[in-house]
Amino acid sequence: MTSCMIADSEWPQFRRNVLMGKLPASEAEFLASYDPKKFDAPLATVDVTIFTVINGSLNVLLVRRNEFPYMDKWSLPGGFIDLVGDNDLNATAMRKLKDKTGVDAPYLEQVGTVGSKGRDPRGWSLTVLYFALMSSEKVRLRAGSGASEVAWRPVQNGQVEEVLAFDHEELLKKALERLQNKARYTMLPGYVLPEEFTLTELINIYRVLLEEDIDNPMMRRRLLRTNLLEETGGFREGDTRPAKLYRFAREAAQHVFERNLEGGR
Amino acid sequence: MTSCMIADSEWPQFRRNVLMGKLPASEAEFLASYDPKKFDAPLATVDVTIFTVINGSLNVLLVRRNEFPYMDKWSLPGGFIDLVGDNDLNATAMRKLKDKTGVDAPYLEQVGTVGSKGRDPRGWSLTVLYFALMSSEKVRLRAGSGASEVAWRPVQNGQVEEVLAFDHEELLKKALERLQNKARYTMLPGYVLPEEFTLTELINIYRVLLEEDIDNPMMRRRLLRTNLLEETGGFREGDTRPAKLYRFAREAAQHVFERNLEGGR
DNA sequence: ATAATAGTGTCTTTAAGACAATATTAC
DNA sequence: GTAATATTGTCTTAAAGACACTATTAT
Repeated sequence: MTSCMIADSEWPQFRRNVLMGKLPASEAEFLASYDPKKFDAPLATVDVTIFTVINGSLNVLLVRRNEFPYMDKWSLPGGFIDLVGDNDLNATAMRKLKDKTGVDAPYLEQVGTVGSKGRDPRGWSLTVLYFALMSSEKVRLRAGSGASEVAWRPVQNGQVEEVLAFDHEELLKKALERLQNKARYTMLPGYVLPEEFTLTELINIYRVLLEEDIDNPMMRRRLLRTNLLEETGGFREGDTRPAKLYRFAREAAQHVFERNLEGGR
Repeated sequence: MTSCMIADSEWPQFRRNVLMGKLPASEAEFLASYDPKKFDAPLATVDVTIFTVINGSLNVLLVRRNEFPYMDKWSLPGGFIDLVGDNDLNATAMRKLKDKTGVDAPYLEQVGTVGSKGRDPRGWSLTVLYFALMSSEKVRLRAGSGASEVAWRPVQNGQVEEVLAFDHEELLKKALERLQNKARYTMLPGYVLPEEFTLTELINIYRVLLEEDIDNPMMRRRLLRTNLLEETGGFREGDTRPAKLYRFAREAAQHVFERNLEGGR
């Protein structure tokens, strides 16, 4: 038992200490002699799938890499954690987001983490995937570091036209799947709209995301029943009957409907 | 622009190469000279919250650490990714699970990733959190590497009695929250039962998890309507009327009810 | 027969879904 | 007025929830 107590992969630093006869006696001593860089740690990155709707179709923010590997290929914005500047993972995600768009997103959520031996040619790597929702209105795209170009690209059937670096096509699918699932029982889709919007605009986002027709009266009642939409007092004027403008109450993103939209499932 | 193209934190290895005048010309050349260990990468671990029900109460598997830091403290089973042996994150989670219990779990799901500067005294660290569900029946607990003791511990109000290492109390809460949420619209709770079970046993798990009374007739219909429970033909005999035994169909874990249990929300 | 648990029947309520009808604007 | 979109009304359906009732076993 004792001989296999420390597995090879588990604590290289500890093992090294043991082999050198330097078994630390206290936690303080252990930490003082501990060097995190000697660990066999995977590469760790954060990637952000930023969605918006432009002219009634779903778009995602892509950047063109200007570094190896996958130089000149398009990818989701993302990169390494800044061990000095980033206090936690969310900070990394928000930094990446702001770096490319110049603004904060009204909604940001962690999707999950993908890690494997083969997903990055440099070695074992994992990436913590986020998705963000924002209106494309005030955004001024900036290439920032690591990218030569930034652009919104339309998403169709869970894909963009471009071939993406790494496993980012898979990541995009995962993020979209999460968003589509949540569209069935939350108000998240609204966060791709500017702060003020009409009910029809909001319902149209659901139509785009779920790729199915949605009954306007039903959806209107479903949304209003939550009491998380407040009238701004303003109207959207057009060639036809003006529509009331609404905004979300603060807790709207947390709301969970008791019943899912059934739709085409 | 060019001067701030490569942020300090982003590509130390690349920066080093640039400073040394070794700008690689091709991806192959770049990869050949690439040394992942020179990266400033966070510590990366995988932790698994393994739930079961023993004598009608929710239990979680804990291990007592026999290594620094937090030596002798209880914690969730987990540890470093084996860059050689583990092909992906799920493999690490399954390995940790099997290492302590000797069996595979009928259900394993990634909850999310927590990472920050301060959660580990050794430095910036992130952990990918999983939760697993299993029957405690056939399990033979084994301390395995890194632990001096392994034991099931009852969970009450989202807590165990023991003080846990690192931020594992928080991780336990996160995993439990996910499980409780899913109990409202999935059949996952059943995966803490042995392969064959009665409907009343299954409903009782929901009661334990959701900490509220659940109408037996309602729940029975809700479960049976899915057609994902098949009768085994056997009966559980007791002092009273025998109960039919059921097992899950293969896809039962994926099933999502259109409507949530409302309960005490 | 009684106790105890397994299992069925029935009624109410709520929200989704379908679709008809009305309201308000520009022209 | 018409066209177009916003908004309201009404009916159906399905499942949750509540609770009364029946069924089957051991004693």
